[in-house]
Amino acid sequence: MSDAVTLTPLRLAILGLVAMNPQSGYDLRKVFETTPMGNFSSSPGAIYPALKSLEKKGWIRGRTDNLDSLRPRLVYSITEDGDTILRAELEKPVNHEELIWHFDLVMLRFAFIERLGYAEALRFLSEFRTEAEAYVNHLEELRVQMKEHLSPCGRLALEHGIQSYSASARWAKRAIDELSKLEKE
Amino acid sequence: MSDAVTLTPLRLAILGLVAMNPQSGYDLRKVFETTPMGNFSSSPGAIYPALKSLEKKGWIRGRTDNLDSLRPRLVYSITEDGDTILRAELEKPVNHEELIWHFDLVMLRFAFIERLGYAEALRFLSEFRTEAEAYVNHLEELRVQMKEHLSPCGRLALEHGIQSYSASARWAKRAIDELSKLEKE
DNA sequence: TCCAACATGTAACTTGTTACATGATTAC
DNA sequence: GTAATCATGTAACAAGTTACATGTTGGA
Repeated sequence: MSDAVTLTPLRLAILGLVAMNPQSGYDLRKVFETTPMGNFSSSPGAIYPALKSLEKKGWIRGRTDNLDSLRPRLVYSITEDGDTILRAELEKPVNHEELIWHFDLVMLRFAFIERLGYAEALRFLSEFRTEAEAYVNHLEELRVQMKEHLSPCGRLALEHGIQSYSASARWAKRAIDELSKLEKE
Repeated sequence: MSDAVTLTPLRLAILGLVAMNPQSGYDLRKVFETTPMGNFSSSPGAIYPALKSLEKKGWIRGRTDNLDSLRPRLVYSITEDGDTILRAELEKPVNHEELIWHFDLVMLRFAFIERLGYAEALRFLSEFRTEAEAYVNHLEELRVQMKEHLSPCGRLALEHGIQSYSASARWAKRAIDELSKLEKE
């Protein structure tokens, strides 16, 4: 497996959540079941193997809680190596391809970026905004070019893309303003 | 495999595209490489097996073009059975789960729905709008509830969700207006 | 007592990814 | 002639899904 693909969305989600606070596989399942992070699998057949694999790589470490109890919990926490990997993942620039084809991954990275401080979050948002606006422009050109060739629903689908990425760009602008204020405090 | 999962996003995309006009695996790859449909795999290792599998199910049929040439093209077209399956897929109501966890699939279905006429497209958009607005309300409640517990970036991520689904709901409203006019003509 | 939730896991299967392989045709 | 593109495929692998398996604990 190439290093770039080492962290699938699910694994990044797990690594980030475990970094925020140590928890068990069952805890993670509940997060995926009950929060907007639920686009990631909550099936045991995905989470437990992923945890084992992350542990094997040395990025998280599981410790048995409730040693006395007959129903032990395997609570995972992030290791130094894991922190390095997570940090490297979050520091990656927001690029065009990722924004377009793996938007959920981009937002997942944002959800964890506070760990690196507001300055990093602002860098991220700034890149996000630039790329989003560029893509809106691209789609708008496409819309003009295709005007004649597109069916009504095809055109509407394209317009959904334009409006969706516009909204994301506006969000990024607002988010930058708010975080800037927080950073000054 | 249960019938519900029979059509993965890639297979639905292929079935819909082939229904719009007959084409080869190579043609499909180019569509996925060069258009906003590119969130689906354009790798031969995904497309050619998917085509074989759809053909085996009897939903598409491949015919060799350029019989004289040494570089034949296998052009697929949809069968009656395939059309039935596609129609059934497009006629499914837009439900909450799909809108939240498989948004790309929802938009994919919209891209093909014109095949069933404007009335179906309007039904689809109306359901889409209802569900999107309901989800915005849900997220806004969540935002109020979580206000104290959320980190700044967590709150911003949640707000992105709110604004993104709001934009989608507004788009649906506009799309309904436009399609309604077209339907009357 | 009995059911729901807690808690972790495995096995078979499907799908998609990456990388490789093969050869034809066209444009320069 | 040679490089890019056309055109179809396979093999090894990674990852997720569904369904099953197992046993514990707490509450009605």
